[in-house]
Amino acid sequence: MQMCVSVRTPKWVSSRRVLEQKLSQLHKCSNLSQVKQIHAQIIRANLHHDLYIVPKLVAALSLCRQLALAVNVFDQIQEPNVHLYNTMIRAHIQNSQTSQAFATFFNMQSNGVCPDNFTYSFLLKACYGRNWLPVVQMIHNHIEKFGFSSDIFVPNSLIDCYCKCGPLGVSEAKKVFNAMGVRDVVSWNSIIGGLVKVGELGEARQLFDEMPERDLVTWNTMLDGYSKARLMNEAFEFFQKMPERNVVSWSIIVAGYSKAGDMEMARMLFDKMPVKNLVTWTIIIAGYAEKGLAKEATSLYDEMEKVGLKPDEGTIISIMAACAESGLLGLGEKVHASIKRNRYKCSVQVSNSLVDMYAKCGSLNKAYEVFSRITNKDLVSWNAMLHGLAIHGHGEKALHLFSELKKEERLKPDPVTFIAVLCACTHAGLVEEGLRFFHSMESEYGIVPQVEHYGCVIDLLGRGGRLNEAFDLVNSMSLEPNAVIWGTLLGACRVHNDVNLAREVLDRLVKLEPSDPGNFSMLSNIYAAAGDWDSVANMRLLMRSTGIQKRSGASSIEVDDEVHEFTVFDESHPQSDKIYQMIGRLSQDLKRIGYFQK
DNA sequence: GTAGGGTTAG
Repeated sequence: MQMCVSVRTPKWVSSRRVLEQKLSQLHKCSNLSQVKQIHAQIIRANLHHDLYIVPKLVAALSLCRQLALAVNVFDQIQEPNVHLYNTMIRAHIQNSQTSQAFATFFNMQSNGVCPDNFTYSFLLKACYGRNWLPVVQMIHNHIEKFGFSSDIFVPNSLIDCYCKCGPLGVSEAKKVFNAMGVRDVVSWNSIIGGLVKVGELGEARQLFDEMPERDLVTWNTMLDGYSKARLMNEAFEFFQKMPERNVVSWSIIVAGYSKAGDMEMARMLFDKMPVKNLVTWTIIIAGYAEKGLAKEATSLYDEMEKVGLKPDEGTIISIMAACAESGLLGLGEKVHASIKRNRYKCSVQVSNSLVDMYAKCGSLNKAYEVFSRITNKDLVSWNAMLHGLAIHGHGEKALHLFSELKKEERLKPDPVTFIAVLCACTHAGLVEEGLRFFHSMESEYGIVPQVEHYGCVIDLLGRGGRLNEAFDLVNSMSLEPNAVIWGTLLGACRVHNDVNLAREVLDRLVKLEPSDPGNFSMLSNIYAAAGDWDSVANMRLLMRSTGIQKRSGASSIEVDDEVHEFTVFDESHPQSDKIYQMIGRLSQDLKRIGYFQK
């Protein structure tokens, strides 16, 4: 170790100290002009090769999202040390340049610099929640090969990353966990969390019981397991047994009841909660919104703002998704208004959720307005807009938008894009175009059609009356046709009254979904349309004797923050006479302008 | 290490 004892402090040392101090202060904020100023000072002081200063500069530039500058600074260093490599890797990860992070990792090895605990934890963090099993395995191999100092943090992160990679990852995580000589409560919690995520509740509970000591996170993880499995009786029993509870415990149980559809229980527990935070409010509001309970959702949203909580990204996305699902345009607009009021800077994800909400609620102009204002549109933005146009029958507009997307060089259509494109063709009756797109998927875009794409094309052919072609396509599929495929074909048989094909299709469908009531009533409707009333009666008898019941489909409409639900032949409304008069008038008007009901 | 989250055929 070198000691530098000088009588007179040279000038560069004092400026170095000043710069170091300034850089340390910059550590947590990201003021670009300040960083640039310091950068200039560093160059003036000829310190841009200093291995103590440069990592701090790289980190500060990365925080200001100036990755190119950071790389520039890094590239000027002839022999970076492990600390600088780590800083550069972290900078790439912070700026979502994951492949660059790994490239730097490989460079550091070919330059003979050995990775350390920080390197691995940064790389593992980049994999976190991304379901990158092969990448995690690659890092794991490196760790096994080169070893690391006996820090429990690395194997713990490894378990965690594996656990985010689905069932295969969890079994890898178990191996790491079992091989660990020393475990702390985090190791146990991570593996239990992984087991809970893949639905291995029994195994999770076994480890929970085996644990030497549990903390609140352990209890919450296990509670979430019961809650996510919709085992609400077990969850509630467990919740009551907990030695202590925090806002997370309460949120888990509220979310569990909410997702299970028991809003009364969810609300009762929500009201009882000693402390509520933004996440809790989001859970209950999105819960009501998802079920179309506009009044409750809206009044709780107002209440949340009244207690001084402003929606964050999570709140907005959750509520928008719920509104999109149930068509609550009113609440969606309200949340959008508070985004504008709070001058909240919308991320792409937030904007995408707005596009989707407006599109699904039928407000296509608004959807397009939000869409066109997104400066850094990603594929999800395009897909949401395309799908919005598609489901509302704007086939030509959707296809035009698709041609715009093709001009975007940084974005390539993905399988979801083609679902939207095929759906657009179906809803606009563009059968030939749809078939062309379907065939171009693999040849032009290298995307192998999934069963979902076949579903779209079968719908396309089916609605276009080309039932035999549709049936041939199902039979020639390289993939196993699922119930949705047969169901789509059955729907087409109903529209075009093809009793013979319907019988054959139902036969296949019943094998896949023996107790789905919709399938039987669909065939019964087909018999009815063909005037085969004996078969209708037989179907009804069969359904009754097998105990299959069909809840009739319902439509809903939102008027003044209230959702009204109605079914076919519904006469429950006090003004139902007037309603049917109006429907009659509307359908006459429609016929006059050339609309024919199938 | 635990709670809310964007696009996917009918």
